[in-house]
Amino acid sequence: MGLYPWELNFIMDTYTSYQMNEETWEQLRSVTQAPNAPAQKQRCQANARERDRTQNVNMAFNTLRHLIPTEPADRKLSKIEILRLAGSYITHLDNQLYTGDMEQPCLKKSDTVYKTSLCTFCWSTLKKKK
DNA sequence: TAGGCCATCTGGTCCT
DNA sequence: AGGACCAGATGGCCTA
Repeated sequence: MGLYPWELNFIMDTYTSYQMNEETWEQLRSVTQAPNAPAQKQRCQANARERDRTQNVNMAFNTLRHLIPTEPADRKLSKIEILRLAGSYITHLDNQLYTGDMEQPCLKKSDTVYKTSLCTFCWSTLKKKK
């Protein structure tokens, strides 16, 4: 296994927080030369782009997360929970907009269709009022 | 300790 | 050709 300078730079960019000492860097530099350079360079660049893209997705998730009211407000939500709750919250707001009554709890259809139940967000609002 | 969640790497596909 | 997007694989961390 060998490392090229750009790979070394990449490692330095990514892992500077690990506080590697000079000796460790010298060991890394000593293995710097490997075959198939262009392909490896392209792969490293693609990996970096993918990391950026993933970070962008995470930023979007964070933005969306802050729009969803929870109790407590800073409750940790997984990505799938964020998506599901966001959908529920949109439905909740849509119901309130439709009825025009912000005080009136909205109802959601349950799985069985025949039954209706209190919407999650109305439920938490009612709990807070008690 | 198992299961859930996540970040990262990787290769494939599609688009410009 | 190069970049964006996506899904699968993998390994680490955390919690019940």
